[in-house]
Amino acid sequence: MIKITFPDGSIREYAMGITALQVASDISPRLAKEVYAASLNGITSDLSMPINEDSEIRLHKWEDEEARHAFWHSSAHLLAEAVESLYPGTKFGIGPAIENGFYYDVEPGGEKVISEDDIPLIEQQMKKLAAEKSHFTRREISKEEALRLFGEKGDYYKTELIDELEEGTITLYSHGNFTDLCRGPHLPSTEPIRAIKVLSIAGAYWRGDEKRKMLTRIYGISFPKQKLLDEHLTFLEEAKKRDHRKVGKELELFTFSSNVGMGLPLWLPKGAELQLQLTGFMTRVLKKRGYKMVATPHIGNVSLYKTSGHYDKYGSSSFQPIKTPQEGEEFMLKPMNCPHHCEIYSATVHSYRDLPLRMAEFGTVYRYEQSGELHGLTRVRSFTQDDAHHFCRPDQLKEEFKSIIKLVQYILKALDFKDFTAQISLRDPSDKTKYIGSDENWDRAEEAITEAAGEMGLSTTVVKGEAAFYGPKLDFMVRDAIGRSWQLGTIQVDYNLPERFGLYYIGSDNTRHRPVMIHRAIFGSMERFVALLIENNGGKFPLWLAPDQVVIVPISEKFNDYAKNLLILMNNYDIRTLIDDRNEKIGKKIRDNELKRIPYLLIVGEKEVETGTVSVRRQGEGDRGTMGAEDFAKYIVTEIARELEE
RNA sequence: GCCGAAGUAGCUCAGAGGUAGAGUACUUCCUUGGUAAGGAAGGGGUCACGGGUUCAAUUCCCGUCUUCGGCUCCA
Repeated sequence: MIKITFPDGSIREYAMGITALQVASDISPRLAKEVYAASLNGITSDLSMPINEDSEIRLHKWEDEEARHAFWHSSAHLLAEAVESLYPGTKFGIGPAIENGFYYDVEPGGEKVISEDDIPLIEQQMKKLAAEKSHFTRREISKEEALRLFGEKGDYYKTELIDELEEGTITLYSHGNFTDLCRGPHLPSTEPIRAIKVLSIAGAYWRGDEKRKMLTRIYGISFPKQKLLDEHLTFLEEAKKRDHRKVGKELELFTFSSNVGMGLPLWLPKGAELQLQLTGFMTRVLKKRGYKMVATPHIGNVSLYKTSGHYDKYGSSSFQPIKTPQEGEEFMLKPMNCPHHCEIYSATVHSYRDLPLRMAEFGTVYRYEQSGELHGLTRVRSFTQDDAHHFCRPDQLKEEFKSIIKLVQYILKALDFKDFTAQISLRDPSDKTKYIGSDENWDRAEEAITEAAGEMGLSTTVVKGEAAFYGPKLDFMVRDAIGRSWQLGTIQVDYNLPERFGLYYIGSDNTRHRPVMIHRAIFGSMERFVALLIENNGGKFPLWLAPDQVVIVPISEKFNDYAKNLLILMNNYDIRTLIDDRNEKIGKKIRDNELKRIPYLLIVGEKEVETGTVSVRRQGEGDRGTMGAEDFAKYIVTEIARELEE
């Protein structure tokens, strides 16, 4: 007999060789139906795996990531089976479960090109095969046998993968007519896979390497119940409505023109107002925290970037330098602001007493991004960073870092980003040659970041090997409407540039010392930030930020004069206000302005004119009753102040 | 850049080898209204661009550009 310990601490005894599924079924038949994977002593495994020793068990229902992972991984195998049966001779790459669903990379047999037109067919075939309720069986085989098996089939992508595996770790999973190299775990059978949707087809390089062959990636998602699939599809539909490209068009925030160039955003008046409010807000916040604003040109001599080292690393994959007509001097569109800021630092002598020096700029930079990578405002070729550089003494690093984390937390809160993640990127400990700077500095910086994040109560994931070549960093990530994660803010420690630019300060010992530089951006880029802001609030901006805060809606033309007087009043209070004096009925005007996400509508008719009041309607909330006109203006001013409270 | 798909009115989209369509927006007129769509008339198109096939191409074919879904990259 073996002892099985449950998460609540209770223990049951079973005969050796019992499976997790049998354990679940012993607890309740219903549980057995709802469980998709198990963890034994912390390792996820098949429900059908015999248990041969005392174990701690966790049974995973749909709500657990482990369950969904097994479910989708099994669905990927099902997809592969469907593709193989439809397009014989197909070669298979990898087919993992992902955060929302699964994919399989395939090279279709023959001359077949799988395109979106094939989706219904593939989906239908998957459903048909799932209904066969085939069992997944696991088999351990030798490397030699695995190579022979997949070699015979001509599955050269699989044999390449097997080549890299160690003897004794190779397992196969089979179901129906399909066998795949796979670590597992899987569902006991395809039976629970009842609702299936093939979502999209895309190209994907084998092993993510652009020098290698491009395979066809088929994305799908599946659920145990049709209702869950319907909900997911509804979510995707809803997300489309929040897409910043769509909302940006609707609200007339920005546009692109191929006459200007791809990836070069044009801000329309309302979008420009949004930017202006954001930068104004940020500027006030920064000044309070001792930042000094600076301004630098959009181009810089190539030699500047040779000094910084960026030319060597990125020169050939950047916009190429422009030349002066007579002297032939070469200038680059600036791809980042830091070299300019280093020159500003150098312009004056700094005492250790002056540090930390915090230098900020809304600097527009230009980077060549591959055409296929451009995406709305989230990936563009010209963007404005809310960039700043902290020049500090090594002993100030941690406090500076903490102050920046605090600032990021405040900014994200003020803009109502509830859901962000933070990632600490450290050196790859196995290959320190990729990085510049002394071990001692690195250790110190990594420790400073980790401690600062901890002391600020920031929950972070730590990823080794993701650091920049010049120092470790802390990134803030926010999700877009459909759950893709984008980096916004970043805080990076840099020992490299101060060295390369020969920056120094005079220490208390009256000798020169090297400062440490922290690069940081909070919005990241105005463009990407606005994009994510839109996807998170669907275009319903906080009052302080809305390009148009108030629209006055006269009931009929007779009240236009009153509306004009109100407009003057609002302007006196710096409230961004418009009048909707179109010859339309009140219901129509309200509907249109609601759709434009105007925070406040002021309905004015005979009653209001007589009493000097306004009838207030709040976006999304409806009629809020009547107020004195000036009282309303004051109310708005206090509401804005409250929104920006620290 | 690569694989696949798409491009028709400002916007959302229908259409078909033979004179270009709807809704909405816009302009004008009627209506003067009370919290999410009042009515009428009118203007608006090199059907992305360039070639080819054809008596005839917006439609079929080829190329280019742009956009979309991914891959690669991201100082």
